[in-house]
Amino acid sequence: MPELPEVEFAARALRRWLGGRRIASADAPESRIFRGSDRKEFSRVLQGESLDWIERRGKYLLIAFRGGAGLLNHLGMTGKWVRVPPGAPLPSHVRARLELDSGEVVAYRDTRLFGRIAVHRADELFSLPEIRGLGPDPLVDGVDAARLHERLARSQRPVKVALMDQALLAGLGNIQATEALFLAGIHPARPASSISEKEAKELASAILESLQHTLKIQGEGDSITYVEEPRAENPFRIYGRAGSPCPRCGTTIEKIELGGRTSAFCPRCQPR
DNA sequence: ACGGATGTTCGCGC
DNA sequence: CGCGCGAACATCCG
Repeated sequence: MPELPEVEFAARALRRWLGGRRIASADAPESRIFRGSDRKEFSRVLQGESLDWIERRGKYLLIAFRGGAGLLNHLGMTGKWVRVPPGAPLPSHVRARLELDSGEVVAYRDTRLFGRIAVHRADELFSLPEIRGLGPDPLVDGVDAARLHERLARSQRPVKVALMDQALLAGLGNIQATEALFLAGIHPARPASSISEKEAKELASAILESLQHTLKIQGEGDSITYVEEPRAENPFRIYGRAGSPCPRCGTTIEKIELGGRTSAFCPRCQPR
């Protein structure tokens, strides 16, 4: 699920859920999400801990505890933090859980196991190669149009593939890149190097607009608390809407595959 | 019923 | 080095 907006919501939810609470116990079954780390260490260092701070950089969560331990967490494709009331049954595919002094359980679910949790020292989280390798975070650093243009100019890849490069800009995935290109009126298959300075400027605004739009529509309610949510309808403008009319001009939305991912675009609003 | 697609990332080979 | 592809995995849809 998670691109920048979902990860931002996970950060906010975890701040609320863990803030001012003590972790009575932590545990996790053996699973791939601890690759490069140790699930037993996870349980050991979190026992009795309380939250110090949580930050998001791109699609990564950095979680620091007062005792000095830290977690680096990536939600992969299907990772999600959920809160389970005291006594309520745990959902399926829980890969790590924190039992709070209140009896609530804060759990990390991840059906496809593409996510990751790694234990580090809190004071080294920002120095990890995963974080140092990220480009600017649109919400934290803003999107500098000139810098974006310069980076795009160096790449022969389709502009949509370049936008999903986390070293170029941190946090965009298939949905946000698709939506931003639509808003900017740029065809996703255009070579990144063909984007003009003016287009880069429009793209920079479109990226922020798309992220903020998504944050706004997904921000209502406490939907991250675990409940069986009814399948919501597609809230995006053109992502996943191939075959439907363009919301702006009515032309039928098309799709193409770029970098192994499906991209929807309006052939009229986003000409080659 | 089964093949194909799914919001991500990494590593390999050219 | 830049780029493309397949793999890691489970579920859902047509």
